[in-house]
Amino acid sequence: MARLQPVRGTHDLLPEQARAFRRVADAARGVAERYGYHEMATPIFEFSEVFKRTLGDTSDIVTKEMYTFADRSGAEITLRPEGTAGVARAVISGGLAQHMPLKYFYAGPMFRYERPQKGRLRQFHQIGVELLGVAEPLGDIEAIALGAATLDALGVSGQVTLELNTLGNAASRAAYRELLVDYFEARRGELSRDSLDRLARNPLRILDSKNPGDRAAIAGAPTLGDSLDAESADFFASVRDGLDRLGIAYAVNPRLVRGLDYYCHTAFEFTTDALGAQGAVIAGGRYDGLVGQMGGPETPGVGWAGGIERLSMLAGAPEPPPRPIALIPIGPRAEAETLVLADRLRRAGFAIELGYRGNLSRRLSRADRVNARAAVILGEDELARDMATVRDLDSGAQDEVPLAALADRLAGLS
RNA sequence: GUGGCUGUAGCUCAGCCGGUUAGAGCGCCUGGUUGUGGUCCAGGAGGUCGGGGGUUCGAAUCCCCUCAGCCACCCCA
Repeated sequence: MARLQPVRGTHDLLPEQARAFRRVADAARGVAERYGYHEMATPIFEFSEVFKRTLGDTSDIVTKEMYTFADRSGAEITLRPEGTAGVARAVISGGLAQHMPLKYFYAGPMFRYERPQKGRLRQFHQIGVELLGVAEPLGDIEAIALGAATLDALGVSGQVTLELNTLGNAASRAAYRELLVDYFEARRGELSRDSLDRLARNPLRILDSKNPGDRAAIAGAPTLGDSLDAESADFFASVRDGLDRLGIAYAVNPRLVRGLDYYCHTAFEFTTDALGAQGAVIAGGRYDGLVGQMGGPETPGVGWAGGIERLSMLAGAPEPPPRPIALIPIGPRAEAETLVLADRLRRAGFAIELGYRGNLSRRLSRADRVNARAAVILGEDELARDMATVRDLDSGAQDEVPLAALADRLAGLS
């Protein structure tokens, strides 16, 4: 046990948790398809360049969280830390941009070298959607509505609130960034070490700081809203209007920001306070500059990603698996018959458990443990008459049924 | 990456200021029932006390290192 442990921050998905994950992914996929988003998958590793270019050289993910290695050809490879970069790369390398708008759903593992915590792992799983080629606010509204509908489908809406903000267009952002840097430069002495670092790399992030000392300085900082030009303000108003029409509640949070240059206009997060410090369960925004920055055609985009672990923690226990029927032979001749009968019933759609070994008592006990709905007992006596004993494991009642009628009888069990 | 808490059987935990063969409940296995489960009764298996080193006559218990989990920061899903 000393050495045989999983790599830090990774977990085995045992059946119950696998089921919980599948429920989240299935629910999200189902909702996404009703919105016209179809599943696609990109490789879980890419050339490191793909992530460096999309995430930026200064982002935390690129500077300290990527799982990067050289493969046998010497190529620098990175396990994907998020999903959007791979999709954007696929759009470019596959020439998909000719078929705009593109609407994709994806689900799968992501990798980040972080310090593990509840709801934060080194291998974790995300669902996500990307809408490419739609520059209108309608795209933002649809993406957010899709997120809200996904949370509804999982029954967790009550535990989650939507926070919304705008970063404005490129001109507005650049103007604001300048104001902000001037403001904080004048107050360097009041800022925490972390925030001084952010001032150099990613000044908008300071607004997000939880450091109490920073808060005072932040309180007096210029707000992005004041720097928005008419186009940016109109865009945001349209998004909010759409959400209002859909009855999707939100709180505008002026401190909700994104660090990278290609993000613009809408930024949003569905957050919960039920998961400790890991509050975001779905987060996304508009990234009009991303595909262009990667070397593709200028392509507007909006999307979000949701954490499957986090969502499944909120959603609680998954549906139990379907209850099987236990087939229990008595004696070697019956054993051989049972093999064939099991195969026939399985092909007919029944979930069948075989006891594998032991006497009747032992096999019934095992049937009970796997939560079997009924046991079909095949003894020499019954077989001689082409009959089987069907025992209802809930009521304990049992009777003999002709083999020919067995499937119908089992289908009749609730 | 920084700081704090924790680590005893498959699971949940007890084991006081170091003292002889490390315990409980649940679970698991066997038998009571060579053709009847879930209840009950009896019995049993299972632990290098996360790992390594040190202090000591003696360490699950004290010290150091290390690994892992949890919490906060950071970051985000």
